[in-house]
Amino acid sequence: MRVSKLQAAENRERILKEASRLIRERGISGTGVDALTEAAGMTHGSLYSQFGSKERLIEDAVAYAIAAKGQEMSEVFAVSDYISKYLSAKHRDMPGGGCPIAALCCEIPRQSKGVRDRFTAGLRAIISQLSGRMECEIKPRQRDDKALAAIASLVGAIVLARAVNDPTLSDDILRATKKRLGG
Amino acid sequence: MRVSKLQAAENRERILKEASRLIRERGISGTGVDALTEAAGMTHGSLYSQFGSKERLIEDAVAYAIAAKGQEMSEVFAVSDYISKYLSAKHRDMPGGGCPIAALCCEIPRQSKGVRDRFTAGLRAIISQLSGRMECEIKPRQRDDKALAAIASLVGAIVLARAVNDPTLSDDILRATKKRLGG
DNA sequence: TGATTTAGATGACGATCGTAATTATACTTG
DNA sequence: CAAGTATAATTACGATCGTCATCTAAATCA
Repeated sequence: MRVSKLQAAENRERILKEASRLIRERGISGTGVDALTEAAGMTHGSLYSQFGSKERLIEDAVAYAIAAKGQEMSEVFAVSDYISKYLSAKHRDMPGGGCPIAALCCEIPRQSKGVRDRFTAGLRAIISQLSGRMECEIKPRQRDDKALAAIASLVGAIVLARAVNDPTLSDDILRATKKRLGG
Repeated sequence: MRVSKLQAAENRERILKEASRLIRERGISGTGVDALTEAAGMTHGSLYSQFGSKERLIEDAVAYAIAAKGQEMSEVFAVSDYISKYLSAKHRDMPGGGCPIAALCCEIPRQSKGVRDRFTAGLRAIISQLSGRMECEIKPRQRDDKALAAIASLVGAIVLARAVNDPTLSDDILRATKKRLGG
């Protein structure tokens, strides 16, 4: 049951794309290989042919999600826009297409070194992205610290806003954090 | 195979305690009923006798963890101590005994209503705990907003500090957030 | 173009998941 | 105090998990 090289590449890409969405929606340990491959229209065993193991697929899927989101956010220039977009209801309600840092952070400590390396690199990229958009008056080191603290706020806010059961409280979390960060 | 009422209560308590630790360490969907009951020295089926389902046990375990942590943190009075303790390396490196909000937040959106209700109540408790420790000069509403934003920072920082692979970056996250919050 | 190699999807496998029927014994009550 | 009842733990069950051997067809080269 072998397919053409082109088709195989397409299958791989489709698995990666669906996987990057699924793990953000259902979590890493909450997504079985069955779901991962079925979303791409194949039987679950094909994951092993393409990636060798679930762990490897997760590594690639995390990298895929981070790269895609990084590119998307690189097109936002003003810091206030960056913050507003991140703390929007739209972002909160769409974890599958949202920030992979926020969606996966709690599971990362239990993942393979490869996953954690990619996650750390992704976080570093966001830090410099945000730091680079800040006023140039202050020193780079202080700017990085400020960016670091801001990202912690952003991630914490979106994660909590998704977790709570009360829509009003959820909105309050986003609003209060936006106010504090000046978005 | 039945045991005394006292012993059964002890077993239940032991399962709850171990469960509240395990889910913080391994995640909710990452902890099987086998692990949950084995940690309490019993076979996995006993979970069903005591709690009816895994979901029910998780509800109780989340409530248990939140109650225990809430009481522990209620003994800290100064805001700066609260922040310092929360953002300490000790807290970062001990998720099983640490803040359940930070440990579970990412999985909460996918849990039962009961779990999310308990989580939301727990977050509300922390908000008022922190808000109550702030200067009384500003209005209660503004104080709550400030507390809300602070908690988002705290949670985001500890979660990211646990996730990254680089100890220096991890320390930086805690330090930068502490600086920004004035802990 | 036909034989050989290689890559990729399938289906079968053991392990582990959560649940429910079974069993044994502590409580209850006549 | 003995017989019946209720309850808690064990054990067995189907479903799903992740992995790997198998098979098929595309790619390679004479």
